[in-house]
Parts: sequence; C-alpha cells; structure tokens
Amino acid sequence: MRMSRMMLKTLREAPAEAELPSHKLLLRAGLVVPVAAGIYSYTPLGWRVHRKIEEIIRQEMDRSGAQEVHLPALQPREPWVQSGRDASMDAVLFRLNDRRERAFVLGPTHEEMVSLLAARHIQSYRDLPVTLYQIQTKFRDEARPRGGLIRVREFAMMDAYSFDSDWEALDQSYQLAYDAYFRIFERGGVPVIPVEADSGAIGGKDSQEFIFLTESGEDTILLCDSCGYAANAEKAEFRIPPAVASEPLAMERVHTPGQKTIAELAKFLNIEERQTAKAVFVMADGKPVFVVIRGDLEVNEVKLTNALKATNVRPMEDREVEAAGLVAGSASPVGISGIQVVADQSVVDATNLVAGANEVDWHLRNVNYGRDWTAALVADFSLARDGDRCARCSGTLHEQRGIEMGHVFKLGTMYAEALDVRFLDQAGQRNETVMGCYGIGVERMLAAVIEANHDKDGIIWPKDVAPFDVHIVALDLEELAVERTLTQLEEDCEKAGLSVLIDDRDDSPGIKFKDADLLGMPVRLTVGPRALAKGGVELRVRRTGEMEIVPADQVVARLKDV
RNA sequence: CGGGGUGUAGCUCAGCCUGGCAGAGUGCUUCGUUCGGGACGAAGAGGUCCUCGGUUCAAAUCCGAGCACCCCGACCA
Repeated sequence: MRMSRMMLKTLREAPAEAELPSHKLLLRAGLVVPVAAGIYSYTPLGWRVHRKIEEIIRQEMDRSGAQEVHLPALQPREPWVQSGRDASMDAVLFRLNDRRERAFVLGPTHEEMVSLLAARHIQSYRDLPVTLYQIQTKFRDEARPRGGLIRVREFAMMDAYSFDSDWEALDQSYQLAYDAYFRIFERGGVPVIPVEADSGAIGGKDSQEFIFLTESGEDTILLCDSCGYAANAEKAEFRIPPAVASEPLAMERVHTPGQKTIAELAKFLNIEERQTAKAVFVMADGKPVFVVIRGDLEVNEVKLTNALKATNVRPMEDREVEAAGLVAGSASPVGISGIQVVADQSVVDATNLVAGANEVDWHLRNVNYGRDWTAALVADFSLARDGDRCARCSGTLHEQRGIEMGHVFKLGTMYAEALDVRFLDQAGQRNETVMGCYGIGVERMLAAVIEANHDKDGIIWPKDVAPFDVHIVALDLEELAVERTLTQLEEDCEKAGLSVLIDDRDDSPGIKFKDADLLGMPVRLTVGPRALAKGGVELRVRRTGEMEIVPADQVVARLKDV
C-alpha cells in the first residue's frame, strides 16, 4: 500500500474531547472518525486493525473447537419478551417497527437468537456438546458512551455460546473458552487477569471477567496481596471488621441536634462508626425498601439486588423518601412499619448500636437486633473496599481500576427453559441444555491494545494486530537507486507474505518518521541515499528503537527474526 | 437522569468581561528553495462564530430557551 494513495489523515494534535491515550492516538493516527456519541466510522487503516483482531479471535475460537455462525442483528421482539429481557434490558434496547408495525429490536447480545438456532439442531444428547460463536454488530443504548472506543453504542462483539447436557460437561466447554480467551488477549498484547464477577439474578454459576488493569478503567477490582484472590467489587468477598463487643443494654433516646450523617453522629456521640446502624433507602423493582447496615460499611447494590431477588435496585430519590414517610438523617428500623426492612448480617451480629429515632434531631442508643427490631430479610450485602481483609486468607484487599475485556459465564438453563432448547438423554428423558456464554468486544480490545502498547511518540502495534507488518519510509525517491531498492523490497516482502505500507509521499523526512512512529508498525525500513551508502537499508524496531543497516537482499530473512 | 465543562476555519485555540470589518498557529492549494526526526519564503482557498428567539442603530460578544460533545456519578447481559 502506498501512502500517497491511502485515505489517511494524521493529526498533529488530538481533538480536545479525547482524554485517554488510546482515544487520542486512535484519532491522531486517523484510525477512526467520530460520528456521534459512541458511534465511529473506521478508515481503511483502522479497519485493517479491526480485521486483524477479528482474525486472532477466529483463529483461537476455531482452535478451541467452536463453530462460527452468523445471527441477525435485526431481531423480532417476541423472543425478548419470552426470555424476560425485553423488560430487564429495557433502557439499553434499541427498538423499532417494520412497515407493518411489527416490533423489532437491534440486538444488544444474542442469547435469544442463538437459542432459537440451537433449538432446531439439538435433539439428542448425541448433538452435544456444541459451541457456537459469531462476530456481530451489537447495539446498546448506553446511558453514557465514554473513553473513545471503550464504551460505545454500536460495536462488534465476538459472542460465543456453549450447549451441554449437564453442568459437569459445561465445566469443560467453559474451560476451553477460558483458555482461548487467554490466548486471544496474549496475542493482542493486552495483559489481563481473571477475576470473579457477579452472575446476576439469572442464576448462573461461575462468572469470570478478564480484566485489563488500568487507571482509566471503569470497573473496580479487589485484589488480595497474599493469596491472589481477585474479584470485581460488586462480587468481592471480605471479612467484615468485628463489632465492638458488649452485653445488651437498655435502649434509650439521645438528643442529637443537627446530626445527620454517620460521620457527624459518631463524632458528636464520641463513638466509632461501627457502633452505629446506617439506614439506606432504595427502590427495588419499583418498591421502597429500608436497608440497614453497620455505619462503617457501604451497601453493595449488586449483592443487595441478588439478595432481594430483584432485577433493578437504585437509591431512592428525595421525593420518594418523603413519600415513604422516612426521616432522612434519623431514620430507624425500630418501630417502622409499612415498608420492607432488610438487614445486613453486620447489624445482626453487633450489639448496642446507635440508630435513628424516626424523629428529627433524635437517635436511639443500645439498639439490638431481635430485641428492638427485626427484618424481613437478613443477608450479606456489604461492599468490599480498599484495605479490607481477604475472606480466604489473612491478606489485605487492594482496589484497582480495570477495563472488562471479556466475560465468561456459566449461564445455566434459563434460556433453554424460556426458548425450549431441550434434548433427549440416554434414558429417553427430555432435559434442558446447560448453556455458557462468552464475550469479547472487538473495539474495546482495539482500544486496550493501544492503551497497553504506546509511548510518547505513538502506537506500538503487537505483531498480530499491526495493520501492516512493515513500514517502509522512502527518502529521495528521485534517486534511481532508492526507487530500485524500494521496488525490490516491496516485491520481496510480498513474496514472503508480509504486508507493506510504503511512505512514498512528497514530504520531508521528519514528517515521515513522525508518522511512522505514530502509526506504529512493528518494523520500519528506511530506504534512502544515506543508508544505501552504508550498504543497505536502515531497519528500526518500533518497540525498542534498535536500528541496524541491513543489505537490501537480506532484509526479508532478517525480518523473520524480529 | 444528577453534577461540572466546552461549542468560533479540517485540528489546537484567541477574541466575549467592556457590542462596532472574523483572527492566530497548524493543516490544505500553487510556485520556488530545501530534503535522515513535524524545513523556509511568497501567494491563496477555507466561516451557519452550535441552533432558535429576544434586546439593540448594530450581537461571536448581552439575555432566554434548546441541541450537541467531553468528564464525574447513576446506569451498564
């Protein structure tokens, strides 16, 4: 490819809207062009990278025994109603009607479609196991697209689905996908760690995310410094700090003028935060819930959602608090009625806590669970935080930010039940298939590759992702020897199966070198009078900056070693 | 949806406070000189100053409403 002919425009400066290094470089290198929030067009160069990533994914998925299929992006809405996700994914679904007013959605994911496809083919245990995958455009009306290609509204995703006869068989399919994922990220040059993730209300079993640890990530991960336990904050288990032990005392009112937050209250009464009970108000699937947790802890909304078996839990808005007749700042589970009360295990285990009195400027001392109040539900839904103790060893958990690069998940039988993916086993019994699902976002991977592989001058593509294998900078093309060497090199490379980008533009050497660094091909060859005089062409490795002069006829052989 | 920020040339931004000819750098075009790390000179093209409304003799500038984009949060199979 000759750069003089390629539709490419590099930018000296990144547009102001870009903050992440990957976002800046994607725009500066001219790989993508923004169209709307979370929607991008790809240029010829950008699309080559996209296809390279797809290629890695295809190779590794095929190697794992998965079979590629293609499911529609435009889907009838009915199966979504059947699976219950028309309601549960309400806000992210793009919906539309056809000319006869039949309802459709643009697929945000493909469990429904793959289940319908699989249901037609899976009849007997002899048809199992099978893993299907596709690379297909997904549409999600995200609340907030962000970070360039990190979170977008239209994107390509490789999604795979395994079908097995039982949970034990699923373990094997899951492991195959898990291993394939590691190979994919390794080839892309993105360092990932597997972390335990929430499996949600759909009742799956194991769920792991492949996380690329980076400050700019949007997920919070907790890592044990001793045993290696790693989990998404929404899932992380930890040891709750012990309560202050004491014998139950008689409950009494205490005047607390103006004391509303736990911090204020603890300071005012000269006690520790863990000696208080905190009230948190949420709406769970539209119903108000009074949540009680020890004052020094935070509520983990995902754990709470699961404990409540709800699909959507969010903090109450002020007017909802008012409508429920709750006294913000002094709310108490003691003597409350007309609202569901749920308690975290931490308040059940503690004695003599300070809680609200359901009256402004008053609190209660020595409140004890069981004696003074009870909850409809007691569960463990506190949020692990930096510095908490690991649940599995004596180590300490540390918080880090990360980007979710891939997700593997033992789904179970939910979709098989809803969409009738069943088979006859050896005993002639009809059973649901046990599903697993696995996803990797191509755009997010592309962004992460850059995030993990760049320096101040530009991108440093890993070999398998680079849009071209070799970048040839031609200087002084009017010189006959240069032209001749260039043509020879191009032929040699192509014969050897190497893709070549040739900078034959009529620009100064400085511009060409800067662009070569920015565009980041693994190897740069400089063909010019100066190198020719030294007996060859200059070979420079982008990642290390190492340079050497190589005789023109030995370049291809030499390239095999770098 | 809540909070913050920004909208002026392809890109980066100045001008706005204090109303009075639409600006700079870079990029682009042409010519000449250069030619191994974003060269130099000269001449040029390029604008819905986000949109709509208002105030005014006069609005990029003041006022109001809206929209878009970015960041933080909520949300996110």
